[in-house]
Formats: sequence, C-alpha cells, structure tokens
Amino acid sequence: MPGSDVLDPTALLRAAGLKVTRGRVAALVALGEHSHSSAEQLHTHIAAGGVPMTLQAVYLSLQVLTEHGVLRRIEPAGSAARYELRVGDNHHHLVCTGCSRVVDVDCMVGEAPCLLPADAHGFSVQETELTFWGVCPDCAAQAATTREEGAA
Amino acid sequence: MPGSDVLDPTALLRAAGLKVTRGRVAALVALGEHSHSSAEQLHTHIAAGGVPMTLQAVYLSLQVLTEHGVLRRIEPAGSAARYELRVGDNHHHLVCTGCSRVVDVDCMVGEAPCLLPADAHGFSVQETELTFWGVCPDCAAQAATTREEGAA
DNA sequence: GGAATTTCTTGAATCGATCAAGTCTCCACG
DNA sequence: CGTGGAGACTTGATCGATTCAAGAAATTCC
Repeated sequence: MPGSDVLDPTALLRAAGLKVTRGRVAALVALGEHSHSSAEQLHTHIAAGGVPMTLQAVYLSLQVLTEHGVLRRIEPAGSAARYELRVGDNHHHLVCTGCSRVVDVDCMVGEAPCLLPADAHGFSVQETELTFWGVCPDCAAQAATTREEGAA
Repeated sequence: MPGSDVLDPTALLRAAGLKVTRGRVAALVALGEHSHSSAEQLHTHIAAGGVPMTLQAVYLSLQVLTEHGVLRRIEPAGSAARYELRVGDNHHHLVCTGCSRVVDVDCMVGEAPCLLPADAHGFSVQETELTFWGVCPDCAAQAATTREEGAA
C-alpha cells in the first residue's frame, strides 16, 4: 500500500530522475521521521534503522537530493547544516539558541507582503529567508534549574 | 576633532568597557571602511593599513567586540562569518548567491509587523532574522557574459 | 543475466574557527 | 617617570563540518 508513510521515497527519487538506491531511500525515510536533522544525526538514525551507510555517503546523498530539489538545506548560524523534506513551501524556521533545535513556523501573513526589500541595490532577489531565534521549552527549563542551583 | 570619521573607535571601546588596543582599534577602523567583511578580509585590510596583526588576533578582537555588542556577526549560509558595526538596528541583509557579497537592506515596514511567528511552539522568541538572497549586478553581468561566450 | 554507469567506501584534505601556553602591551598606581 | 599586574597578542596545534579522490560495489537498462 503506497502512501502509507509520509511519502514514498522511491517515488520521490524517480520523480526527481534519480536512481533509487538503498542510501537515498534510507536518508529520505530517516528525514521523514526526524526532520531538521543534521547529516550526522541522520547517519545515526540510519544506522539505528539497520542500514549500513557511511557518513560520507549520507553527505553525498543529501547533497544530490538537495541539488535536485527533493530536500531543502538550512544552515543556522553556529550549528551544522540541517535538512528537511521539501514539502509545502511557505514556512520558516525557529531555532533554539541553546540546543540548535529547529522547528517549522508557518508563514503568518499568507504570502510575502513585507518580505521583499525596499531597495534591492540592483540585486535580483530570488529568495527570502526568515529565521526566528529563541529558547525552546527544554532549554528554558534547564536554564531555570541551573539558576536555582546557582542561587541555592 | 572627534567624530570626524564614522565613529571614534576609542570612544566605542571605552563605552563598552574594553581596553583600547591597537588591534581592536584597527579592527573597528577596517570595519568602518569595509563593512560586511569576513575575518580574513579584515585581516588583509588591516595589514594593508600598516598595522601588524595576526589573523588570530583579528578573530579574538572580533569575538570580544561581538560579545560586547559593539559589532554584529552575520553568518550567511555557505560563506565565512561577516561583521558589521552595530549602528542603527532594524535593517536586514541581502546576500549575493554568486560572490557572497552582503549589503544592508532597510526594514521596510517600519518595525516588526509580520516578523513574529504565528505559533512559537513554546519557544520564547528573542530575535528575528531576515535574509534576502539574490544575484548582485556584478555577478549578473558576469553570468550574462559567460552565457554569450557559451552561445558563441 | 550482463555490461555500463553511477553510487558507495575508504582515507585524506580543506576551510573556517577555536584553544592553549608563553610573551608582550596597556594602564593604574606609586 | 617607573613598575606591576591584568589582559591582549603571537605562535602553533586542534577541532568540527564538509568536500575531494580513487577504487570497490550496486543499480539500471537491455
């Protein structure tokens, strides 16, 4: 029964004109289960899933998939690159300054009203990237605990 | 006559409670003349200005100045970190996908109307970062030339 | 099922940035 | 003006993330 999972990795690869290999399928599956993971995290998840694959192969697959538009690569300042399945666009990211966790944030105001520069300095603008920085609940709790201990 | 240049480096350092050293002054002057430069570019500029300083010292100064809020550090995906004097806030950046050149872009819609996430997933949002990606005039011209040559 | 192409493995190398220890500079005090 | 101590700078090594290169294995088309 196809379509049981998020999306059929094989179909995705075929649609992108790419060979269907164990590594790429594993990368897509892992990313479907753990979105916004780094290459190393994916490598770990893939290994845990019982698929033997080197870290370099993960990098290679991610690079190819990104180049073919199957994945999107995000590179928050101060942490390794993270990847996500290119599902519906039009969302942005919220990054934790503590643990670098990334979550999706829907674009509030529908499309791109205020998301074009006033003066583009002659540039032809192709893309707008919106990133929110904050503290995730876990890190906030941890910080509170640390403060209490420090005060005690 | 103070204030002749963009801003007096010495005053900036004193205001931040930092020692006034040759290296820091040189870094500030270089940044004033070449905003959005990387550490290595600044190192080159400083050396060209006749101030002997190692690259590591540049990194160190930039780090300290950033931590003390004198500078802002921006890290566009795919290029080295860049720095700018923290003048009036409320502007964003436009990065060239070809040469990684960075230019300032004023925040159009005044403050932050659409710049808060709809659902923060429990995060306490501290900052919003808006980056535009495009092709600068130079790179566009170069691309056009290359295409012509390819076609000829 | 077999051959050609592409991918994956193994190992090294790169780039940007940081760390560590010793020396020197800046600045306050005498 | 001279000296002492904290902090900054130099030198050299190290690190993390990522990429490159060459040979071995897998995938696809026929």
